[in-house]
Amino acid sequence: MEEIKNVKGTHDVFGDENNAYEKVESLMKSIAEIYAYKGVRPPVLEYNSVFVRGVGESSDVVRKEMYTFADKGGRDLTLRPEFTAGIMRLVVQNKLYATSELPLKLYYVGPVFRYERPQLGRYRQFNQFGVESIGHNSPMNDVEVIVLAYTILSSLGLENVKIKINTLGDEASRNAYRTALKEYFAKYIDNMCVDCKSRFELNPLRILDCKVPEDRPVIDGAPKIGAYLSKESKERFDAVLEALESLQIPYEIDQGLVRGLDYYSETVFEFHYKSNKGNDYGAIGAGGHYGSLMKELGGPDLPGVGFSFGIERIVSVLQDNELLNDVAYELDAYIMPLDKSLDLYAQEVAVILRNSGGYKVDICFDNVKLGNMFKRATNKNAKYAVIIGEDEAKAESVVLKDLATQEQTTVKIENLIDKLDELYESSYPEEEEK
RNA sequence: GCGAACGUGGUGAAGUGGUUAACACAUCUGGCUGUGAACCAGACAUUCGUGAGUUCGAUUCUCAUCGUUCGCCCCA
Repeated sequence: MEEIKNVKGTHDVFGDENNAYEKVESLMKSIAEIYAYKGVRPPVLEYNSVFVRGVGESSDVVRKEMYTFADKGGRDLTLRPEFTAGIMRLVVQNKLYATSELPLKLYYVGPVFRYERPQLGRYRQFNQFGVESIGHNSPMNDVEVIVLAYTILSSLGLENVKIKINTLGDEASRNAYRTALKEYFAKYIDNMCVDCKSRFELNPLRILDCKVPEDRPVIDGAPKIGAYLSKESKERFDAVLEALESLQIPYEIDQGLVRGLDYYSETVFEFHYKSNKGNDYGAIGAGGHYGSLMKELGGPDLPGVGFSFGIERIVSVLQDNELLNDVAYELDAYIMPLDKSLDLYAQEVAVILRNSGGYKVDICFDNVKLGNMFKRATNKNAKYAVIIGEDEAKAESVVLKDLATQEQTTVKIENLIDKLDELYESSYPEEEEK
């Protein structure tokens, strides 16, 4: 029989790692909400055209990385390779731009799919968290999403995040720059790598991203975007940089930063981080401003700005830096009935502790030796053991033992929650919320 | 899509063309009939990613395939 296993490039998340994902995602969400962003859940499946028109035909993501297929009704569908295009479709279709004040500020988290060669920190199904600020053209929106992203990374404990930033200018600037680049590269293109040759035809801007060392001298000598920016684009970019400076967000300008999704214009940025162990996960997050994406998808001509994080990469970096060590599941109490006949009583005690006390409680129904139960309690990171023997059951009481101090007392069940609350207060005063 | 390395239990790993595949950790059981350690005894890979070939015989050699990791490309 054929072995059943997971699909290449996918991975299972469970145990402490699942807790790490929960922790990271909930922190991201709560900070986004502090910045007045609201959650959205676009579908995983979209019509293929959403991404072809949204992300752009010349992007590698669309050209060779999408999971596209026909469903049984013959629809051309795609498993989303990113969120922004789908969210823009959601906004256009539901006319959210007309029903609420702009900018529309949305956050999302969920899986995306790209057919790529798996590597460290790179999966075919992975999770992204991100935000979009839509419909309002002030450069302050660009600043806000960068500050938000930076705040999230700092809150996770990542110091020295490197923010690379650039501007692609408005359409006029990019057209002028593209023409200049074509003119410049026309002289050299015959001697450049095959990828550059195709980029030359499709999107000359992307030649700047080329990593082939032989091509570098030519690329380094290419015209820079700065000289081709319109007055408006230049002012806009300066406004962003100025704001970042006064908010003390460190950045470095990288004029080679062009991004691989076609919808970007004006401000673009990436967040880079090397783990303390030296593993380079590349960009752990990236984003930018987009001018005509909504119009491209049939909506009004409104701009937007957003970023997204790769959750897997961030979790990996945090693990490398040992910033996720407090993530283990902890049990408040482990109930140990000493005999099968006491299982029901144990169940009743558990209901009291769980439903009335809100404590995290588990029960041992294996009736193994007491010593083994203690071992299991330790393995489950339980703080207290609740021992139930015949004597206790008769007296409607339990033995409550603090597993750390080894102190134990016999408590009537009507006093159990009060007693546990009291013990908790003295032993774990910092843990108020349960 | 291209180039390279690797693939032995739950985990970390040693090993060899030939009867029982080390060792350690973890787990479970008992010694200890109601208190966690330590110790002692025992259990735990019909099998070395999968398939085919060479061979009297392969976990070990060859090929293919799948997977992981690394570099390129691209990206989060």
